[in-house]
Amino acid sequence: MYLTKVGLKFGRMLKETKRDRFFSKTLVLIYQKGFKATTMRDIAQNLNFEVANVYNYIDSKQSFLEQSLFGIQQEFLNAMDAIEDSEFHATEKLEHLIRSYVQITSKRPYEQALLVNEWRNLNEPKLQEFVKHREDYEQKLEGILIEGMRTGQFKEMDSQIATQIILATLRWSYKQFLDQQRTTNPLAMQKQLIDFIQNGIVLK
Amino acid sequence: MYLTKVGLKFGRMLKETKRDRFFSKTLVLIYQKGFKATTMRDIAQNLNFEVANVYNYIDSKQSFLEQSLFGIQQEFLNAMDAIEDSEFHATEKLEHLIRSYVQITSKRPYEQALLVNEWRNLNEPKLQEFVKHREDYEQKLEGILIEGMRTGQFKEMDSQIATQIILATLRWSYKQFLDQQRTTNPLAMQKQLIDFIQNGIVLK
DNA sequence: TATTTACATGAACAAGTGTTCATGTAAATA
DNA sequence: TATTTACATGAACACTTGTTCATGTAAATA
Repeated sequence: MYLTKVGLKFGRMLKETKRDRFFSKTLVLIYQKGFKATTMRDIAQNLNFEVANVYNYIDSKQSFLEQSLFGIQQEFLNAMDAIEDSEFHATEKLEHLIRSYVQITSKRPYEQALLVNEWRNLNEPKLQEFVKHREDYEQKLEGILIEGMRTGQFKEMDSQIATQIILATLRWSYKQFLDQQRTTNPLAMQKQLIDFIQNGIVLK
Repeated sequence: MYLTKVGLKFGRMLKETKRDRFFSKTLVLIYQKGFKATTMRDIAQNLNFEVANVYNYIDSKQSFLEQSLFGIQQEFLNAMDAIEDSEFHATEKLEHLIRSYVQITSKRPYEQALLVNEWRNLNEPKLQEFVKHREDYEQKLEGILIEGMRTGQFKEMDSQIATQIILATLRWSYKQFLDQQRTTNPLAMQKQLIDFIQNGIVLK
């Protein structure tokens, strides 16, 4: 059994770091090697213990992937819903969306990397569920763009392509936070992305 | 021995399609399943023959990946060099680069997908070589952006981030050509990407 | 103090992996 | 016609894979 008791005394709560250590170190390892290429033995070695002990933390390799992916995906979905329910104009909605996207990414870059790179390693039926959620998200973004075009805030364009281009630029951003060479300020990153998506690179 | 005789009569040349069939069908399969997840037996089954026969076409699973990746990567590098050697202004250079990028992608979308998704499955020392080439490419693009900023064609921005954002939007484009739902015109795609990168989505 | 909990080990498993080998055949070439 | 070439097979290999089981121990809890 890998489940941690839910009711915890304060003393136990502090010691919970051992569990955290497992998840964070494994997340980094999978990011570096790729999910398929990371073996259970790799994971164990990375934490200086034997393979069998890995199963004291997780049920299976798949379940680790599922937990991580659905966890971070939900975070993005929640942010989207909050924005959708608001009374902002399309321009402001998009701006908020970019901000929340970068915010989440900067806080959990390794999980975001997993989301971008490893989702196809999910097995059915979880894979289908994941894709459905993603399509939900994309559709809502497209809705914002369409609204913006209708109200004359955005130029006329193929809304599907525009959606995908915007997402491509947002999804890339985790790399900036994982690049040890330079520490990127999330706020500066938000500004850059908003300006690029809104106005492009040409000087007027 | 998997090597095909180089000197070919006309009659043989037409039959060369069997070899082509192997490469194109395998490329599609790997795109669909992922490189690591595609076994040699999957490849064989996909072509209705036995595993051992795969080795009449390629030396190893790795060599297939190497051939495919370095082949398409060289295509992009050549296009970049042609543009770099030209006498265009930065704006025109960037425009040409986007056009050539989309052009190559539309012609060979499965190889482009491989380039984007599977390069990390290369083994050393090929991996290092690949990354070096990619960095070359990125640096040349950054050079164009810097030149454009210096000459007042592009706005002042973090050139590294701008480079990565532009590449993120370009790399995404293969999906549009692999999406069976709609047949995308490469010229229309070029136009959309150029407009987005230059001017963003906001109506002025 | 007794017992549950978290963390750990080593051995074994069944299945799957890339690759090799010896061998075969029909068609193209010399 | 003789021979090379392209395409094919089935069995076997050495190794790696995720996972399970029986077992142990030190610390936290009851």
